[in-house]
Order: sequence, then C-alpha cells, then structure tokens
Amino acid sequence: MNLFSEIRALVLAALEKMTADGKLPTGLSFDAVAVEPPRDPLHGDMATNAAMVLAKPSGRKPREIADELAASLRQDDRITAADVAGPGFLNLRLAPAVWQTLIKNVLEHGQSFGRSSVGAGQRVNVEYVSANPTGPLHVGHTRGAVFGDALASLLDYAGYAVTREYYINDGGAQVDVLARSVYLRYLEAHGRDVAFEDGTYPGDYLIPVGQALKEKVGAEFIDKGEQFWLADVREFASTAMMDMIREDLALLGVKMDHFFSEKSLYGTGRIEAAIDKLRAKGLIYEGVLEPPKGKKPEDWEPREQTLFKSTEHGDDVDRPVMKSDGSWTYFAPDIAYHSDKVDRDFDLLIDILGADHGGYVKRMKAAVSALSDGKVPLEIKLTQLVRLYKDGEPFKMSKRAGTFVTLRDVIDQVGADVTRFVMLTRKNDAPLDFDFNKVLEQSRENPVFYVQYAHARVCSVLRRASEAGIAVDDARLQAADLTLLSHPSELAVAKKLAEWPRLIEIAARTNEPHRVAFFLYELASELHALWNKGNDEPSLRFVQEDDPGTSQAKIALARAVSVVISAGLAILGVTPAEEMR
RNA sequence: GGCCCCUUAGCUCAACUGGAUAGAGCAGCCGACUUCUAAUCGGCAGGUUGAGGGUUCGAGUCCUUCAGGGGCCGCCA
Repeated sequence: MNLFSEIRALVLAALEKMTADGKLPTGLSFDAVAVEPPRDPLHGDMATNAAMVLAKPSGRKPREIADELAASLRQDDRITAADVAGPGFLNLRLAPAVWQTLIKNVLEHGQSFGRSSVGAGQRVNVEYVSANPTGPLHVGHTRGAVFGDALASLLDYAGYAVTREYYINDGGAQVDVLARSVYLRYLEAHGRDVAFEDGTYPGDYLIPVGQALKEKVGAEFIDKGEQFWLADVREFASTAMMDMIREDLALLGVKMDHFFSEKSLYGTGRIEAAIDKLRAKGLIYEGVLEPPKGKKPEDWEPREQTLFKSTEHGDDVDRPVMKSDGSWTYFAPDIAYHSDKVDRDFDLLIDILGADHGGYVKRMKAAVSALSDGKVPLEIKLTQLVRLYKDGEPFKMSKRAGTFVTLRDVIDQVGADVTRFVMLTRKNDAPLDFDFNKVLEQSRENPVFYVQYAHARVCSVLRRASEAGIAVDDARLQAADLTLLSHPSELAVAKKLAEWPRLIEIAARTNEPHRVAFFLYELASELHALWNKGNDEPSLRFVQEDDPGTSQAKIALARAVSVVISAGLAILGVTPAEEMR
C-alpha cells in the first residue's frame, strides 16, 4: 500500500512502452529510477529522476525523454499534471481522488496501514541490552534497550520475522566478583562487620540479595572457604540480578523473546565445538601478536596464544581466543554464541552495542563471516553515550561512588513513554543530552508532548462529534463521502499520510527508528496546522454541527492521522494519549 | 602509531543513502486566544554544511588529504 511504489510502477510501465516504441534502446536498467516526494511541495506531489538517469545510457537529452514520459503519464487518470523542471526532473501532480482513496485505505487497514513486506519474512535476530548480571540497568543500558526494542518493532512492521534476544554474561570473572560481594552482604545480614574492598560491588542493591541468601541457606556458608560456597552464591546472585534486570526491562516496556546464558556454553563442549569449526577452516593457530602501538609498550611481553585469523575476514589484526594460561578469552564464548545464532538459521543478525565496544565490531563480523561462510550478515549498531543533565548542569555518574543513575531512577522520574521517545529523537550514533527537567517540560521544545497532543486532539474531536450526535465509528467514517475533502490544507495532511509506508521501508532498510519519531513530529505538525486554520476559516473545522456528512469526511481525515500516530508510537513503544492532563 | 564514529543556522538536531533554492525546534522580532484543549498556529530574520582537492549532468551525502572532538587498541567483559 505504498503510493510511491504504485506511481513508480506506472512510470516503469510508461518507460517499457517507450522502449517498445523505439524511443529508448532495449536492455536499459530502470533500477536507478526513483519516485520521491519533492523537497519543495510547490514542485508537485511526486518527482521522478527517470529522464536524468536514463539520459546517458540511452544517448538522449534528459528533457526530451522527460517530455515523452510526461505525455505518456498524462494518459493516466491519477496524474493531473506532469511538468519537466530543472535539469530533467519530472514533477507529477496527483488527482484529489488519489488522496481521498488513501484516507479510506488508512481507515480500512487501521494500524496495519504502512506494514510492509520488504522484510519478506526473513528471520532476523536482534540482540540488545545484554548487560552483565551484576547490577541494575543504568541510563546507558536504557538507550540501548530503547533503540534495540524500537528497531525490532520496526523490522517486524516492515515484514521481518524478529527474535529479540538478550545474552547473559554470566560466565566470566565479573560474576565471581558479584558472588563475593553478595557473600559480604550475606555476612552483614548475619550481623558481621564487613569491608568492601576494591574488586567488590558496594552498591546497596545487593543488601536484599544477601538477606535473601541468609533466608535460603541460614548460617551454612559462614566462616567457610570460597570453594565451599562460591558456585552456589554465583548461581543465586546472578539469578537474582537477572530477575531484577527483567523487572527493569518490564518497566521500560521491553520484553525479550529469548535469554541466552553464556554459562551454558562452558563445560558443555560448545565453545570447543565453535572453535573447532573455525579450526577446520584453517583459521585457528598458535602465535604471538605484535605489541599494540602507542600504548605502554613497557608492559608488553610476547606470549604465545591461540589466535583466530580474523584478518582473513576483514579485521586488522588476528585476535586471541585463548589466554596464555589456557583459559578462554571473552571472545571465545562470544564466537560460540554467534555460532549458535547462525545454526538457528537466522537470515540476518543484528547486535546493539555501546559505543565503547566499537573496537569489537570487526572481529565479531569476521567471526560470523567465517562461521557462516559469508552467508549470514551481521549488522552491528553502536549507541553513543547519554549525557545526563539536571537544569542544564552536567550530572556525573560514578559506579564506584554509588551515584550512578539507574534505569529505574529515570522511569520513576520521567516515565517510560517520555524516556523512550526522547531517546529515539536522536540518531543512535550521535551522543544524546538527557536533561531530567527539560524532558518533563510540556512545551513545544519537547516533541513527545507535541505528538501526544495531536493524538489527543483527534480524540477530542471524536468525543465532541459524538456529543453533537454525529456517528464517528470506524465503519461510518470509512463509508464517508471523501470527495467532500478537497481543500489544499486537507489534502496536504493526506499527502503526509501517504509517506508513512515509504518511510517505514526506508527506516527499516537503514535500521534507523529515529526516522519514525521525526515523521510523527511532522505529521503532528500537519494536523496542528489544519486545526488552527479552523480558527480563521470555520469551514475547515472538523466538526460541522449542521452537516453530519461533511463532518464525517473531515473526521475521517483526523481519524486517519490518529491511526498512523498510534501505529508509529507503537513502534517506538510509546502509549498514545487520549487526552492531555 | 593504527582502527571506528562525529563536525550542518547563535543553541539542539534533521535532510528520504547522489537530486532542484540544505530544513525543523529553541533563542530573537512581529502577529493570532468571546476556540474544536493557544501544551497550538502564521510570518520575519538567521548558512562558504570544519578546511582543501577529486569523481559527474548534480555532492551535506561517495573518494582523498588535513584540522578539531569522542571511543577503542593481547592474557577486562
């Protein structure tokens, strides 16, 4: 239901006919022919670059091709004007009936209007958050969570079969640190004096975990050596942390399809199997790496390690999978995990990582490329830092001092809807300023409220119409006589709605959910503009009390806007507001 | 030293992956509230897209050199 695709098909048909008539040479590729909204609406409703991209391969002048193409397109009922402009653009103007039909389409399809089949049911795995189970999620995680979740929803809407996944880093040394920290809290719960030294987590959030451990095992672990309790406490603590993280995610409205445990890779031969897979391809060897340049060479000693020949798949240097002491590096289980994803027959893998993991991108892509023989692409999206402010003053976080801002803090203070929307009004690879007070201002500077207000206004119109005795259920609105909608200001709104399916395809292709947020802002702006014109020109008001038929047509347009806003907000994970309070 | 990301209006950011005269909001100025919630709208002003070179009908977008900011660089995840 992408109007731009429909008109492009029309253009291509006309080009085929020109080819058949001998006006264009046979065998031309039309792939580069685009039909787009012109930057300036004065140019028309749609523009095509066909004449310009075909000029050189056909050996003809762009304006000649454009003239002939224009003559052909004018034959179609949907095209009311086709003018050649600039270097060879063909500007098209579409009949009002096209826009009227579009509004009807929105109402008939509801929130599915805009769903696309570009994903073609391809299976895509989106891995995001994947925070260590050592504490509550903080703001940095929040951005990754919001971005990954919105991207997953966007891809789903664009026709992909999406799996949302969280990789639990419960296998490394940091879980031992967690266990020792919980053990201290456990002793504390038994009335012992404890000291949190370097290498332990002093956060208060472990107090209830220590308490719970006491309730579970009583005094069993007191005054015992680590070998006696470490494994049990590790299990207990990481389970408790994951429960907490799941709650945090739920507060944000994030629900994973699958949690994958790193620990499940150890002692089961799965890491060995993945490395063997690479070894079979001749990509594992014993060797010594060059020292990294520009970084404390005094600490460097050459050591022989087991290396993955990632340079064969685009990396800059080969990467160690096993330390010199024979234990795995963190890279090894990651290889095994991604090997598992490849084995699960995904067509596309996407990892969402924090920007501080940027140095990790090439080696991971190399691993997936090697494991899948180049068949499964891995896309890695990095989310940049969140800079916190309060009243314009930077707000410093320190995990050590216990002053880090948790996801829960943010949700408590500003709510999930605002948090999500604000974090999606920035490209993922640009740093984000997040001011606790500004995001709560219900002002024009704050796009959340601007979009919410537009939705609420439509709800208000529906209520008001009902009170005036005008039927506004969806069935009646779909049956409304939309030929009554012909004012340019009204059609302008419909034209914006027509861009929605196209925008979805672009946003999905580029993996950029922020485009949805910006589109919603523009759509809301169209509605606000039309609304205010009703102040000066009563005939543009949605509710015409003495004319139910006209009211229904105008309200159908308003309703279509709210449907698309709802669909867009659903992708972003934001609840539409029925009214502003 | 190497790799990745960033640099667009005074400020915060867009720009449909190569299209027409680079767009919004904020801040500034002028205007619209006996209303369909003005949490909104209309208008004015604001630019050598960090700098230079290249590719072509056409570059904020692609290539290259340089400057500035951030991130990362074996046995931490």
